Amino acid sequence: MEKRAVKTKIKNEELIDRRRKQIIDGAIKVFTAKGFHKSTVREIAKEAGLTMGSLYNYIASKEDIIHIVYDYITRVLREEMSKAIAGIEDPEERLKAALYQNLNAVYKNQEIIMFIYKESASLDKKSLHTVLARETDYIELFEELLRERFKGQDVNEERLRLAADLLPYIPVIMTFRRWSLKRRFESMDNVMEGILDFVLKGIESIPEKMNALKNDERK
Amino acid sequence: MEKRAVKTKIKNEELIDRRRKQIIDGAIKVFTAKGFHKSTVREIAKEAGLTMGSLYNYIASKEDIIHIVYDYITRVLREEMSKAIAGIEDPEERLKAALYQNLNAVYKNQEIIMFIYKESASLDKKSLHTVLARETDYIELFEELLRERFKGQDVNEERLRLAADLLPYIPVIMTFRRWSLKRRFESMDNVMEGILDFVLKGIESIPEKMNALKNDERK
Amino acid sequence: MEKRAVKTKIKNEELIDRRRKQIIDGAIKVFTAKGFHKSTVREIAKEAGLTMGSLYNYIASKEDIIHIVYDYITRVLREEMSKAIAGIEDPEERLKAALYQNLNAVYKNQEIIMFIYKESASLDKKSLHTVLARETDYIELFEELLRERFKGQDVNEERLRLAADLLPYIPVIMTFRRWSLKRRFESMDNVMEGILDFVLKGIESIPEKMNALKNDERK
Amino acid sequence: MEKRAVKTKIKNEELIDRRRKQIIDGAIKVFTAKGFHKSTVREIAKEAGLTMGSLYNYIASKEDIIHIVYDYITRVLREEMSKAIAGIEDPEERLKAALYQNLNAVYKNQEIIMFIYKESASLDKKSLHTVLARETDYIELFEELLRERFKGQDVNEERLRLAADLLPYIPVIMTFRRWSLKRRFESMDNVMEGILDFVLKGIESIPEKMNALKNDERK
DNA sequence: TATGAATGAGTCTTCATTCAT
DNA sequence: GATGAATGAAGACTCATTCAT
Repeated sequence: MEKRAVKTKIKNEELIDRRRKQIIDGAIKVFTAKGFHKSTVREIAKEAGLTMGSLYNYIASKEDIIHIVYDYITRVLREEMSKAIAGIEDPEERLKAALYQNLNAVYKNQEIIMFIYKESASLDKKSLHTVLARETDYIELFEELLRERFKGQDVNEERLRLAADLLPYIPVIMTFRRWSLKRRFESMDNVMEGILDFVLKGIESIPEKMNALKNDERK
Repeated sequence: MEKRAVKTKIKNEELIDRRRKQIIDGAIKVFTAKGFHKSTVREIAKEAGLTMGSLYNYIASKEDIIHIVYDYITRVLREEMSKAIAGIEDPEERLKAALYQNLNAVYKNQEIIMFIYKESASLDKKSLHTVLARETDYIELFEELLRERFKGQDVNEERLRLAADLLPYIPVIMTFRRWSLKRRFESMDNVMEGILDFVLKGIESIPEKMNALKNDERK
Repeated sequence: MEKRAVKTKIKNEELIDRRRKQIIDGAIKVFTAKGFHKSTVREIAKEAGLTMGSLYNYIASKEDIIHIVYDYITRVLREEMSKAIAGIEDPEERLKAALYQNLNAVYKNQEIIMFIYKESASLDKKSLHTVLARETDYIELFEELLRERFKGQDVNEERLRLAADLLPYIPVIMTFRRWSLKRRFESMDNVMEGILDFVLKGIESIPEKMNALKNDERK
Repeated sequence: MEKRAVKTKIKNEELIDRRRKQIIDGAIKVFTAKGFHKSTVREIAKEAGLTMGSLYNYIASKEDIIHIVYDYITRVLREEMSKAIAGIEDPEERLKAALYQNLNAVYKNQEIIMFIYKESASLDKKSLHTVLARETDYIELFEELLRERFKGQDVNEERLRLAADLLPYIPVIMTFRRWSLKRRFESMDNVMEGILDFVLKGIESIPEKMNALKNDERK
C-alpha cells in the first residue's frame, strides 16, 4: 500500500475514501472538459457534490486534486493490466494481451489520459518524479514481456529497451488523432487491430542487427 | 498565403512582422519555461522587449499569442520538411529522409512541441480546428510518401492511412520519454536510429493481410 | 467573587473549571507562539486536549478565550502579590517587596504578559473596560504603598498618583527590551536591581516641589 | 539613504512616493482603528483613495503595508528628534530636550505608536530584526546623551546603559495609561512634566553605587 | 457531554486588458 | 505608435462556528 501523500483534516478513513472518490469523479468531469487551469475549485466541489469548505477538508490545495486523480487512474490501469495478462503462459500471447489491454484502456479513458499528459506540466518537480516512476513501472512490464517473447534469440538490448519505451505510448497517438481516425475508419476496432499489427511488426526490429541509415547519410 | 487571422491596430505591415517575431521569440521562451497559464502577458512583453501597451497593439488577446506562435512553428516545420525531401527521387529514400527529418525536428524543438501539444487544450474550438487542419497537411504528406513507397504492391488502404497517422507522432514519444532515454542510451542518435528501424519494420505491416487477433478473442 | 462572565452550555461546575484550565494552558501555549489572530481554534483545542465541539461547550467564541486567559493571569498575579507583601510592616520594605515582586512576575510571565498587552486591541470596548478596571486595582495598590511610604511628608498628590501609574509598567519595558538587555547584562538579576534603584530614586521626586522645565521653555 | 525594500511594479519614482504616502495615511487610519488583522486591504485601499489593483501596484503583500508605515513613522521621529536637540550645547539641557521631545512625539503619535508596538508580532523574523535595529539607534542616542550628561563623574556603566534602555520607553507607559491619566490630571502637560521629573530623578541612580536590596532578601 | 464533519462568508492576491498622455 | 499606470473581476484558500449523531 502506498501512504496517503495528500493531507486531510478528516480522521474517518472510510469517509476519506468515499469523499475522495466523489472528488475524483467530479474533477475528471471538470478537468477533461476545461483543463486544469480553467477549472475552478468551486466547480469541482459542486460536481463532486461537496461545498467549498468540505472539499478543502479532504485536500490541501487545488494541485492535490491532480494527484488523487492521477493516483486513481494509474491504480485502475495497473489493476486492469494485471487481470488482462493473468494466467496467460505463452509469451507471444501474453505480449499481445498486454498490448491489446493497453490499447483498450487508453481508448476507454482517452479524455482523462489526455488530461494527464497535458497537465503533467502543472505538477511540481517532486510530484513529476513520482509520476514518472509510475510510468517506469509500466515500461518495465513491457520490457519484461518483450524479453520473454524473444527469449533464446539474440536480441539487441538497446532496441529492446527502446521498444519498451515506445510500446505503451503508441496507443496515445490514437487519442491525439481520434477525430481524424473516427472519420476514416469503420470502427475503432479496426484501428486497434491495425496498430497491433504495426507494433508487432515493428518489434521484429529487435532481434535483427540491421541499420537503417549509414552514418554518412546523416548531417 | 492565409490572411492575417490575428487582429492588430497597426497599419505598417513591415512593423507588424518585426514586432510579431519579437513576440514569438519572447513567448516561446516564457511558454516553454512555465506553460501558457502560468505565463503572464507582462513577462512575455518584457522578454519580447516591448511594453504592455505596445504588445497589445499587435495582438488582441493573450490567446492570440498561442496562435502566432503556432503559425510560426508549423510554418518552419513545413519549410524544413520541404527542404529535407527536395530532390530525392527514390521513394524509399524519400520516406526515410522525411522520417529522419521529423525525428530531428521534433528533437530539436522538443520544448516548444511539447508546449503545443499540452496547450492545444487552451485553444477554443475554432482555433483547434485550424490547428488540426495543419496537422492534416503533415499527415497527408506521409500518406503520399507511403503510397509511393508501396506503389505497385497490393496494399491494405486502411493500414496505409493508419500508418500515416502514426508516423509523424512516434518521435513525439521520444520527447515524452526523453529523461528515461537519455539515461539509458549513449546518444540520442542511437535512439533515433532505433526508432527509424522500428518504424520501417512496422510499415511492412501495410502490404500484408495478416490479422493479429481473431475476432472471437476480443471481448 | 465575580460571576462567570463567559457563557457555557455545561452544568457541572467542577468540570467547567477543569476544562477551562485545560483551555487556558493550551491557549497560552498557542497564543504566545503565534498571537491571537494567527492562532486557530483548532490548534487551541488540540493543545488543550479537547475536540472542537467540546471546546465550544465551555466557551461561546474565540474571543472568550482571551478573557478566561486574562482572568487567570490577573488572578495569579494578584495572589502572588498578596503573598509577597503579606506580613511586611515597614512601609519602605513593603514597597520594595511589591516592586520586586512585580519585576519578577513580569519577567517570569514575559510572554503571556506581552501577549496581553498586544492583544488588548482584540478586545471589544466592554471587555477592555473590565481589563482596565483590573489594572486599576493594581495601580491603586501601588498608590497605597507610596502613600504609606511618604506618610508624614509633604507630598505632591499629583506626582504620587502619576508614580503609581508608572511603577507597575516599568518592568514591562524590560520585556520589550529583553533581547538587548540579555546581551548586555551578566544576569537579569542585575537588570532588575538596576530598575529597582532607578525607580526608588525616581519616586524621590514625589515629595519635592521641583519643576524640571520652566513654562516658557515649552512650546 | 536606505534601499527600497518593498517591491513595486511601478517605474515612476515620484509617483511611487506620492502613492505610498496615500497608502501610509490610509493605512494609519484603518490600522489604528482596527488593528492589522481586522483591517482589510480593501478598506485600506479605499481610505488611500486607490483601487485594489492599484494598491497592489505599489506593494506586494498586506504585510508590506506595515513596513512602509513603520519606515515612515520612524523616519519622522528621527527627524523630529534631530531638530529638537540641534544647536543645544549644554548636556543637561540637551538631555532634557530629548526627553521632552520624546514625550511629546509619543503623545502626539500615540495611536500609531501603540499600533506599532502591538503589531510588531505580525512582523516576520527578518523584519523584526530591522525594526529592533531602528530602536537601537534611538537607544544609542540616549546612551550618548546620558554619557555626556555625566561626563567627568564616576558612573556605573551598566546602570547608564540600562537607563538608556528605559528612557525612550517610559513615555509609552503614558499612552498605555492615557485614559486613567486624562481623568486624573488637569492637563497632559502636567503629566509630562511629572514624568520628566521622575526620570531626571531616576537617572541620579547612575553615578551612585548603591544597592537597593541585599542578596539575602531575595528568594 | 463528546465528537468531528460540514458550512460558506470573507480575504488576500493576480493579471488580462484598457486608455490617457 | 509607444508608454505604463489603473482597473476590477475572479479565484484559491481559511477558519470560526454549528449540529447531527
